[in-house]
Amino acid sequence: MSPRRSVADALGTRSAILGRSVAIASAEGLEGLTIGRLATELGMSKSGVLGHFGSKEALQLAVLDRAGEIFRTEVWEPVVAAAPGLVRLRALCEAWISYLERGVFPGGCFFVAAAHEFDGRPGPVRGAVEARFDTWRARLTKEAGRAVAAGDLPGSTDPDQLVFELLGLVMALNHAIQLHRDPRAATRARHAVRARLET
Amino acid sequence: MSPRRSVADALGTRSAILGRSVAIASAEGLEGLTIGRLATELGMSKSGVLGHFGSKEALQLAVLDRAGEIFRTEVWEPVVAAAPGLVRLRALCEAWISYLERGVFPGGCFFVAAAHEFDGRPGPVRGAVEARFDTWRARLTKEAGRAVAAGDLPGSTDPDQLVFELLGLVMALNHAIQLHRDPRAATRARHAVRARLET
DNA sequence: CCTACCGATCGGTAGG
DNA sequence: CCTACCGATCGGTAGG
Repeated sequence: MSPRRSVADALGTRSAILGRSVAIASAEGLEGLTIGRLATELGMSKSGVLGHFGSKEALQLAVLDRAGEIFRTEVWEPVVAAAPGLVRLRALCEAWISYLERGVFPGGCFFVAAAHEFDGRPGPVRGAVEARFDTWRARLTKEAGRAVAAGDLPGSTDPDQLVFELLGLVMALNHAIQLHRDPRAATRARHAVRARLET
Repeated sequence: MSPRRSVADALGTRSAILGRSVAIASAEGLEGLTIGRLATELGMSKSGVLGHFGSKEALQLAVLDRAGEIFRTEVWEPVVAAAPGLVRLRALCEAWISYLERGVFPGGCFFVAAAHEFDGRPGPVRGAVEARFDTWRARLTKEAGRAVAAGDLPGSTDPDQLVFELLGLVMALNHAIQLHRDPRAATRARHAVRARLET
């Protein structure tokens, strides 16, 4: 029972801070996430919270990383076993829709929300959000390209165009769930994805 | 030169406040719009600003109304002359895309941004945003239904499904412009709309 | 429309 | 990890 906290304790505290932060930021945004509120909800002092990150911006970047791990676990990992190309592209879309339908983040897609919050504010947070979208789009585009090369999608298909349209469908789904609480939206999204990806 | 401000003066001041408010809120959100900043930029006192609306929430609702007038002028009015049905639906989509391409609001679509900012915060502002989307979708759905009835779209077309997909394309465009500054996005959106609305 | 003010909260720091 | 504190800013009010 040393009065000093161990490295493991410190990592546990840091992880607990990030867990609460993701929940708060999902519902109220990365700016609505305040040090004081975090400290109160975690039973800590403000300086105790801030000491793990150094600044609010560094906390926001760490929260984006944590949210990215969750996205990877929920949407990417379940799909790596699927065959590259059209099969995997369809599986990715289904995992993506399911992630929104199940409400993995209570405020909807964490990154779509962050993109809207920060697209007009230059800085590291905006850059990190944009980089995550670039990475995600590149993964989808790669699978679309493989599907075209394999003859599973028409040879005239532009992978970038296709991914643009798929992203739109998912954004429409996110919007319908979060603003309108429309229970038919997931069915609509699946229907549209199926139509767009049929051979 | 009466020391008392006339009703016309007061309305002019109110209009000036709303003009600045729309510009600020478009870039930084309806919460980023603060009374103090507004007062500084307009060379007024905070209480002078607040006196026109009574509360920040009432100001936010008035700003949504003003933004709605701009949307109507830019997207709806240019199109009322078009023939009802498929012709008008296509014209609406083109006006909608053009509104984003021209950057009518510097922060992209005012209502998509407001939807993301308020979808997790119950209250009158959230309600006003949702009502605006309901109205806009109803207009699009009506034209889609007319197009189906006239035989200009396949009889199997579900107008609600179609409008869901069109909204997604516009949201993907908004996202590509605001986050990625992608100059090809408007072309992609037009291409997808054309493909979806061809007979 | 103004000045002057309220309590609350913000991110962050000093010092331990 | 804490207490105690900083200057700035928030929405809003009193009183004129």
